[in-house]
Amino acid sequence: MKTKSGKTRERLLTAASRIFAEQGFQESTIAGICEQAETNIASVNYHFGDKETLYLEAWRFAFNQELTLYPSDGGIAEHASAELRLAGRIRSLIGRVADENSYSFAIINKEMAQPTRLLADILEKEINPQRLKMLALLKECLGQAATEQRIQYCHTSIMGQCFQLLRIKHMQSAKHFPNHPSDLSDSTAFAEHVVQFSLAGIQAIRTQHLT
Amino acid sequence: MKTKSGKTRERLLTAASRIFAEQGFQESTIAGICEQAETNIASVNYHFGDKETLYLEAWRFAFNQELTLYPSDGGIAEHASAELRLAGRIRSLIGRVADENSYSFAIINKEMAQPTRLLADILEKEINPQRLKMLALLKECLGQAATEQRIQYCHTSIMGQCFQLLRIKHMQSAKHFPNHPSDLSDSTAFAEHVVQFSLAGIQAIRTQHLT
DNA sequence: GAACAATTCAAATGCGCATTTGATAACGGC
DNA sequence: GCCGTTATCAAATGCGCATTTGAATTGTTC
Repeated sequence: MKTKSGKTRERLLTAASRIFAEQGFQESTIAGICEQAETNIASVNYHFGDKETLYLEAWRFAFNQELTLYPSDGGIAEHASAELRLAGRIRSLIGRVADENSYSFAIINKEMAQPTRLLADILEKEINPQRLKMLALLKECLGQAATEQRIQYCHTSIMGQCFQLLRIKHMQSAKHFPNHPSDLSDSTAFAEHVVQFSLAGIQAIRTQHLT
Repeated sequence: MKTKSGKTRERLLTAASRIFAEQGFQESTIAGICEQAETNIASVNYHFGDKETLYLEAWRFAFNQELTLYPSDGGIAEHASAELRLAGRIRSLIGRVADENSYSFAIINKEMAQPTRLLADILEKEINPQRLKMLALLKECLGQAATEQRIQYCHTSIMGQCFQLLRIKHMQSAKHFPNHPSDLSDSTAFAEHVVQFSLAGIQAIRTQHLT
């Protein structure tokens, strides 16, 4: 007989992160999560108090798991050129975004469309440090053209491309979409495209400024 | 005495498009919409049958209004160069996305994170034609480098940037975010950035292919 | 193995909200 | 003015789901 894997608390976190990622906070039901976790609905109250706390804990649980798999610098050494380090970060981002078993980004994506109080927390604590590092890299890449606004814009351009992959992936897996033409299944190829596309954009801004 | 503006049905559509854009389908309540529209909750059933039909109709209502304000080609003539026409489309897109009173894109943005059956409908009927036109332009801009995959990737890059503006705007206006650093309020400046950034990316792919 | 704590469970409770109902009120044709 | 239609309203109805409860079970300590 196939037995339940692990303790109830952990099974809840695992099931919750997946279900929240697939359906969002509001649409997910405690009953559904507990079914996945093979436990009784009262266990959410017992282990976490309420649905929202489970949501927060499940996100942290997923995020920490994923960070061990994908170092945020993409494995590029500190002394490498700014372009290389930027490329490393883009690849790491897209790697996490594209990973079928990565739920923290799927949840962030939903949060950006429907903020709950989770987003404000994690944005400050977990995301902002990453963001500042990327801004610093962009500043270096842009050279003299690096006004505050330009840096922000380039950051937006890059993050937008990474998240777009997430959205398309999500739309395709949604039940309402039998078959959408775009094929972005090869995420490393897409990552290389984003690197090339973005570095070219940055170069153009940098050189334009010199004339 | 300030009287209600227009007929009930239209007031419902106006209120619904705004509220659905702000809160999403699930989080919006019929009671809230009817309060905005200054009518009784039973009027939704009377005029539309149910909440979902109101949602669909409200989206179409908003979309059609916005199309009259922002022609999708950005006002660029057919015989202009592909780059110019692409730039026109990007500007038109960002114009609509950034417009405070444009709700159809805000709703699409939410749909992409939380699809209901609305998205499949409009994607096919309203969005796909626009998408095909942009793909054709990209094919032209990319020249010999225009493999099917490259075209898709560039399309994703451009759309991702446009939608990122939407997300940042939305996050800033959400109650959970007192003040996020990014200042993207100048949407035309951001549009020019996306045009420059993207055309440079496309150029790089085009010329790389020639070597 | 008795006593206590920690955990699981089936069954209630209660609330928010979409939907319905049946009773009025406004409108339009004749 | 009378009558059928269309539109609005206040008040039910009913359902889905988070949360609670109290009892049963398992685990732990001595």
